[in-house]
Amino acid sequence: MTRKPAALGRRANRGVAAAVSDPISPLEAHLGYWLRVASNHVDQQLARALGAHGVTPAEWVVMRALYDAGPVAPSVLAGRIGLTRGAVTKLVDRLRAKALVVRAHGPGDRRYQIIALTGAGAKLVPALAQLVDESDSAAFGAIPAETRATIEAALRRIVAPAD
Amino acid sequence: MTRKPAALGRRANRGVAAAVSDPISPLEAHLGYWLRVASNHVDQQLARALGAHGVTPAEWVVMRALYDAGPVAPSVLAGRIGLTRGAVTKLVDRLRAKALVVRAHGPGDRRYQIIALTGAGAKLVPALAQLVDESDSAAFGAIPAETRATIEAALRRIVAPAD
DNA sequence: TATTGTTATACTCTATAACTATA
DNA sequence: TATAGTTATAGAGTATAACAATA
Repeated sequence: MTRKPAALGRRANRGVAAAVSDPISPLEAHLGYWLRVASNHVDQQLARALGAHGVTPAEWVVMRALYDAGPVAPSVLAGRIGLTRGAVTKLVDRLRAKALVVRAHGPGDRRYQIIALTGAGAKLVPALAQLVDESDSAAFGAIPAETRATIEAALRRIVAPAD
Repeated sequence: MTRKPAALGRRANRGVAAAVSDPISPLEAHLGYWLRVASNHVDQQLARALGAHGVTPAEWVVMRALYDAGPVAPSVLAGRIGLTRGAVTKLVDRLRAKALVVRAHGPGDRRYQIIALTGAGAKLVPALAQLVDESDSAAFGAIPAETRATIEAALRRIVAPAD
């Protein structure tokens, strides 16, 4: 019979009145949609680039943050890059397995630990940074600098509305 | 001893010359970074809102696309929302388990299948659409409309540079 | 052989909550 | 009890590649 599925006649059923009273916004009308699509897109490109060095985007973020911060406690790191402590633990574990990061007890409060890049990790950061620069340029280079600044400002506001 | 980890003296070691010749761009300098952070942020908010109806953001995208497209083949759907066929199969499977979508054989080429919303699925879409509207407004409402348009245009270009 | 769709596998990324050790 | 960190669990999201059925 090839009976029509329930939704098949939807448009016709909604008719004129419904079409007016019930104007559903399209998928593409939401900025969140484009944000998700673009982010996935860009992230995958970055993953490919970093993959040559066996590092993932999230791992890169941890490494880059450590590079600037020096040895810090996991909780501090989590706060800086906006992740939970559990998420940081997992990323750090992976980086430790790759000998890019080390963990040690701090001298004072024994509950605290200290995370730091290893020599190999610190050495790798500039190389990775260049890949990230290139990836970012490839993705956004066509956008005028002024527009990029506008976008960055807007995205920052979204994440930290308190600022 | 509390020996310093390898990276501890990094800054001092790099010194003046290195600081000039080797200026690594900060994490926050990359638009890709903010895109990822903001996208995760917004996506989680949306997930919370849609979660009340047992639907995930990715599932919503499929439902919304079906709502407009009517019954279509999985491959067509995949093309429209920019996913692989495998990914679409998985999402559709989940939606079928929730009785929001049905799958049937098309009349012609037996390789083709047809995906369509069920009555329940079609009925749910407008309600979800409103949640998505609200979520999008909550996330981006503070951004001027003009800026939003600029951002959307830029993101579109990133995803489809061929356009 | 080429194409459609499914299945199997494998990863990333993230969160929540329970648990351990320390304070 | 409160805090730092870990561990366990869970689930979303995606991709790739091998496979079956059909053309």
